Amino acid sequence: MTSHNGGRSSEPPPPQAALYDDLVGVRERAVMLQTVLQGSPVGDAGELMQGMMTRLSSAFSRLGANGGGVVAASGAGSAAATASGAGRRPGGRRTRAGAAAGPVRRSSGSRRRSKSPFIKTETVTTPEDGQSWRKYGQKFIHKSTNPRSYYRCTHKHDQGCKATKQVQKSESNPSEFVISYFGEHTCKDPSTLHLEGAAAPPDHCANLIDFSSINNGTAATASTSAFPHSMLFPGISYSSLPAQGLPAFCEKLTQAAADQVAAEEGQRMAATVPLTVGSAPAEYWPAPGEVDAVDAGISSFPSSPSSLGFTGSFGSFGDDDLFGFDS
DNA sequence: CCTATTTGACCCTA
DNA sequence: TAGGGTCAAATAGG
Repeated sequence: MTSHNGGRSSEPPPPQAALYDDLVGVRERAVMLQTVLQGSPVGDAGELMQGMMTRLSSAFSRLGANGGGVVAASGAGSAAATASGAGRRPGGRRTRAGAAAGPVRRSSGSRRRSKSPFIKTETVTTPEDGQSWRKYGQKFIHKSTNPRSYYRCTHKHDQGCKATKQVQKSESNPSEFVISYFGEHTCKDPSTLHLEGAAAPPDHCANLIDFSSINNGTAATASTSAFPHSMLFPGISYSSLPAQGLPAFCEKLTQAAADQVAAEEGQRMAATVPLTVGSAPAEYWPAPGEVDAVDAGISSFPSSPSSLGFTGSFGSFGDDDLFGFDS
């Protein structure tokens, strides 16, 4: 892949970006501290760190475009699990073509990650998370005994998905992995959500509720097995959507989310849940004026029902901006 | 042949 | 300039 970033940016970073960078720094130190505290006899340390991380994630979400995104809770999956290089035998090349005769400089292309928004960091026992990742690099980080592996979404090139993650073995507990997620999945991965009997969702739709099967007179059944816990709202019947219409559905979804937050007793769900509804019959599309009434934070609507649909995501479930949406 | 991984080079940011 | 993130050639394996 050839980069065409046009070199480093000469414009000063906006204040929000600076704030974001500061938060990134805080988060990184918190992660290190979390690692240090692992195995500590101080029982509250873990909870304190968890609280810190959650608040940090919330702050990122509040930053909107710079920090908003989706949090996917970990689950069983089939992602590559070669955080320390296990698996294939070393394959690497000898020398880069042209390196011996002189470095082949690409025209000021940026090789550095273009600051994908931080999503979250979690410590798990397995690097697998059910998503489709492809490893693109591994490095030993300064003073770290374990290498850090870099993964990008498998659909980066075919769908332009910018999601990446970094996996590193815990310093204090080698049986655990510290995973940092950057960028939200914008790809349509069948493992994310599939609808039985439904037409294929739009390419740029990550989590889709497809109404096409409703049009055909068959019930839409959403497989939510791959959904993380934070994205499931008990009591929501997806198959009842046609009877409710979208505004009613959004209200119900909002209420269900509120109930879930209440059930978790103030635990800040640093998650932002992207919601995309596509292919809905025209009669179920809310009029622009209905957006506020729904109050589910739908951030954008299509010009016509035939286009993708409206998209939005639940922002941080904090004190003041409950269910605020960001695009 | 195709896809995934390895790994040194490249290059940006602090 | 050091550290770290990404690229892409080389390679392994299905």
